[in-house]
Amino acid sequence: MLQATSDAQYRFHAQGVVHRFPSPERIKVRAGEPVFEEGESAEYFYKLVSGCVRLVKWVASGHRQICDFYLPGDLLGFSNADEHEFSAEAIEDGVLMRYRRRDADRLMKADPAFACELQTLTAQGLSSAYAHMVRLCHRSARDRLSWFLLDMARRSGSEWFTLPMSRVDVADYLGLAHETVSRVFTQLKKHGVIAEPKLNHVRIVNRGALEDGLLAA
Amino acid sequence: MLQATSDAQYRFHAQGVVHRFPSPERIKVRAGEPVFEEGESAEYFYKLVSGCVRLVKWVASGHRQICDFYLPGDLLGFSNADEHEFSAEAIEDGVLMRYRRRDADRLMKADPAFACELQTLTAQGLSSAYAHMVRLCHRSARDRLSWFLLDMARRSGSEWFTLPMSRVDVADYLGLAHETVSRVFTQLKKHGVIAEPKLNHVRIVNRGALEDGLLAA
DNA sequence: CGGTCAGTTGATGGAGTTCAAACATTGTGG
DNA sequence: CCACAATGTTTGAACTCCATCAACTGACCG
Repeated sequence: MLQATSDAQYRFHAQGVVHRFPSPERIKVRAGEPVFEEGESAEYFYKLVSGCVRLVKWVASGHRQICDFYLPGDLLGFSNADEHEFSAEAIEDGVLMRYRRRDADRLMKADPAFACELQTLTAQGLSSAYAHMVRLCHRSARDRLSWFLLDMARRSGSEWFTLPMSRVDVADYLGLAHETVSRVFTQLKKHGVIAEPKLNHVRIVNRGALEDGLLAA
Repeated sequence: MLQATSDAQYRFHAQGVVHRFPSPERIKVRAGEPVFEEGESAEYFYKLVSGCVRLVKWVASGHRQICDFYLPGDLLGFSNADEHEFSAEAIEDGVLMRYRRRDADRLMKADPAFACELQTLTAQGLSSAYAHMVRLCHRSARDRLSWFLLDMARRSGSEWFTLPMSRVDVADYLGLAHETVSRVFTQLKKHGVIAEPKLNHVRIVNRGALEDGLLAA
């Protein structure tokens, strides 16, 4: 079965879809290296096995927008355009499985059910993207970070989790300055909303406080 | 052929797709009335014949986010979820064709090529949504309005066009206060970038000035 | 021990929100 | 036809949140 594992991008799990493809390759990436880059031919798509990857768009004036983070199990780079419109960069060392786009095309034509599932998945990604759009508008820095922490907890399936990405990455994802992210972190810790005994090792202490003002997220 | 007519949402034209469906119904809506509402069963989808429709999400604290505007020819309400996740409201009196979702499902299963096209369309919508996300972050009020005006010109196919929506609608679309939108409008008129002889009748005078700083949109 | 890089904290300024009031436009009913 | 209300637009003034600039800390590494 196809399965969406996050509300921030289209993804699916290995079972049921990806394993049907012939001859996937196992790829290693080092932290900071690109998986694919904007403008590159979209010949391949990938499933993340381990590590963490960010989906990046550079904007004029040198600003960087991170459109999504991928965790193990997530699918990335599946595009219908000929070229990738975003870059994907490894945040930590990681491993990916690499599949050929045209194998998916063939399967879609041969197997309508598969095509339907892929369509469903992409449509879910679309409404998730809208959801993130809504979140970035008219929400305070604290609300944005609250949502982010709750989402990371949900994705990792625990109130304890490790953030693989830096404060700067979080900032570029939420549309904030990294100083602001840092400030909100300290504020949340001071108020006993979260704990961070070791850097980037986060525990949600007062979930209710994070959920305040997020009714419509 | 399926065809995307805007970069802000997935759409397609009548020729080639929608006309294949059996027995569409012709629906009239009055200004301000909903076409469908959040939470409603997504039994139908629609093609706008005349008028203008906004796609709306309400957020806590009473704020409203407009995710997209639809113009004649655009498709709306095509969702893979069982329920609509957004509301669609008529801005002006208008006419829509209404189609049954399950007819599309049947066609997708029967005709893989159609499924592929629909998938392509949705994937385009996804990257457009990401693009809008990027636009809403780290861009000044003036840049956002500039982009909006250029997009409206592109969609209407002319440097002269009528805005069917109010300043408030534009503000909720761009993530700004309506006063700010109003201020930027006057600023653009003062500087001779646009002309607005009658309210909401806009002419782009200095396209270059609008395009400045939009390199990465 | 210097050097680099990520994170924190402080001070300052500015773009945009918010509150408020005037103005314009449209529609309604007497 | 006018008076009046309702709605949308413009403009002003004060404030606020966040970006920016800058300095400092701590960790890691040669």
